[in-house]
Amino acid sequence: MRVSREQAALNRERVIEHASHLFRQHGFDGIGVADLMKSAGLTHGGFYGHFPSKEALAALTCEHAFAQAQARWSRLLADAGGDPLPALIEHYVSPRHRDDPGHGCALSSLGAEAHRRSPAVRRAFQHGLSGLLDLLTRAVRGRSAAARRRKALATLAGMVGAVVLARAVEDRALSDEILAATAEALVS
Amino acid sequence: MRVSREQAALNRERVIEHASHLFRQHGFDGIGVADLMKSAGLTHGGFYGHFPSKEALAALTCEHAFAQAQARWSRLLADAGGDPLPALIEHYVSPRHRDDPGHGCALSSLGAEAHRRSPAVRRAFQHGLSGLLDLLTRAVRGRSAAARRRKALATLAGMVGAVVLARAVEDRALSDEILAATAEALVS
DNA sequence: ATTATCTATAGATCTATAGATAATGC
DNA sequence: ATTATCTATAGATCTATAGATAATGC
Repeated sequence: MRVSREQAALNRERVIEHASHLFRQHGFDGIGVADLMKSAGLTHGGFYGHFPSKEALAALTCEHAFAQAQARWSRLLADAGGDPLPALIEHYVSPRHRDDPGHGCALSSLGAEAHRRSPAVRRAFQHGLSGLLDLLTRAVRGRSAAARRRKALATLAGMVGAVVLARAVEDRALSDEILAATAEALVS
Repeated sequence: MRVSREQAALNRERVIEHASHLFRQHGFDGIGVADLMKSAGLTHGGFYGHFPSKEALAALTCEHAFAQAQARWSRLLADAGGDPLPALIEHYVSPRHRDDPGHGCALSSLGAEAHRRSPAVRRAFQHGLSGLLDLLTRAVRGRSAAARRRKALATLAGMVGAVVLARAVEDRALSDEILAATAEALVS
């Protein structure tokens, strides 16, 4: 039953990885400790050897999700050449992102819940949003640094709002329309 | 203990009204039947005389919230004269709206949860969003009807995204910045 | 007599803890 | 001997139901 110290560390990472997907899919309150552990192939009793509480894990999963998003954005912006903003926007404001919240941006899936959670979760959101915003500020065009930052803020709001709304409606045609119209408005 | 038929109907409306605020504040999973009833001044046992399930009440509260929002938007657009869009945007993308989710737009507070709820809740969101979108489409400017609709979709996404993000961050200065930058971008 | 509401509770689920188990690592 | 994980469970909470109560409305 017992595993090596090394394997235990890997198990801990596995729990964070799986929980990170499951929280984004079901919300923080939509999945319990037992199912989080089961998803990682463990039983629920061992949870508290790894984490002090479910809320502490929630914060870790947010940090994890934002670090992944930042890495993905960095790669995408570096690969896209001269004007990388359209590539990022089409990646984010897309049916693919809408249809897979578990692997998507935490701002869209959990942003609306963040203000009700613990200080650690809220800190993760603050830090995560700031990081993505900095990347976006470098990608947008504008006269001054202040203008670029304002543009980046408004662009991020449009990206997140489009994905939230596209997920909220049932009608696929309307949902696609929301994504297409917002992406178009944000790149121009 | 028993009340008149008329009073019972008023009690039912009271429960919907209070639940509508509490769901927007705490999320659908963040408040239980007992507290919803207590808020309306009743005990939890009577709940199932009024509603078949908590989920059914959730759908009613969404309809209620969207009907109220539509009435508010209509009044605001009618009162604002020639170019009413800026007034609506400044009303929505504001610190006041950010700080009072319980009385605010359900798209911002519950939109991210909608796709996980019952068909009835999802229908309410579909219908509610469509209604607000139609009002917005009449308020924006554009060459063609199609262009106005695209503009309205992108504007709604920006409005919702700004409020979601402004609520997600702890730092008041950054939060205010998100609102100001998005509002400015959307009115121009 | 009907019925809106209340009290009480069943049954499920959820977070967290205690103690047992068994493999690791000194 | 230490410790990662498991089994079992405490204690709280949540949705939903059953039956009692008491005021309404025929």
